[in-house]
Amino acid sequence: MQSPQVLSPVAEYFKVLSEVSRLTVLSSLTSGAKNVTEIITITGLGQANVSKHLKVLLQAGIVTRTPQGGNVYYQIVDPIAFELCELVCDRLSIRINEQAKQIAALQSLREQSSYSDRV
Amino acid sequence: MQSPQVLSPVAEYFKVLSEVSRLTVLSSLTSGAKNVTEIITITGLGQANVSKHLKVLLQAGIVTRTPQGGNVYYQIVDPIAFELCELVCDRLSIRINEQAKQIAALQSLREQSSYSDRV
DNA sequence: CCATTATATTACTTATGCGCAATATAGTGG
DNA sequence: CCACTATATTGCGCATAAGTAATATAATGG
Repeated sequence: MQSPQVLSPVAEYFKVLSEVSRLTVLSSLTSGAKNVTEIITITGLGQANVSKHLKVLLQAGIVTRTPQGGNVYYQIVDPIAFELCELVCDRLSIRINEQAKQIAALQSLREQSSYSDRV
Repeated sequence: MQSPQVLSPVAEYFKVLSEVSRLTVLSSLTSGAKNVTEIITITGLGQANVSKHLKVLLQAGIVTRTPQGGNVYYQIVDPIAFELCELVCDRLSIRINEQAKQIAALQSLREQSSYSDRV
């Protein structure tokens, strides 16, 4: 078994990616570097909120911070974050499809039985 | 940008993996199926606590639950969870190595300057 | 059926973190 | 230097979740 010393930073990294707003901020950066005002506009989140999330992403080493004049540009630097999201997305969509199939199968069963009930 | 509707389940999945105790429970299952008592012994966590974490992992579709007599066995069923952990582990170890190099570089610089100070 | 062991659930305390409002700080143009 | 815009920080209320003790439920052996 892995020791908590090893698992703790892993858990921390996942925690960074476990908030919808933070993923939204991250998602707004997929098309390239943006300054804070742009991020606020795109995401519709509050200014202080966005600033906080960017700080967390920065400290996790997922984005870089580049002041340019009065603006500050943020950019995704850690591609693993997106690989992770895509992996999870794929897995979740597969699971949702399987659940949909199962529901469909159940419903066809129910229709069959009600049909036999009628006959 | 991805909509919150898409990002929400992704964030939820990451949240499941964002707790050290839960990762510890998961890690105790890498060597194969275990019952709750075994998991408690291996991890050293409290009984109610382990039970809760297993429920979360079960609902996330990461483990399966198999009652056998009076015992209940849990087993990892979603390999993606470990791929994710390994990805993060790799990335984190790389980053830690880089930081170690930077610190070493800084220290050698400092030693150089103090050397030149002395001369 | 009862005692015992295994597992799950509940109630509670506590800690963590989000979101917001207010405030502080930095940079720019006039 | 001042007003203005952009960004960061702080303090607070609120929700969520972890851990624990106590209790409930399930299965087994006697």
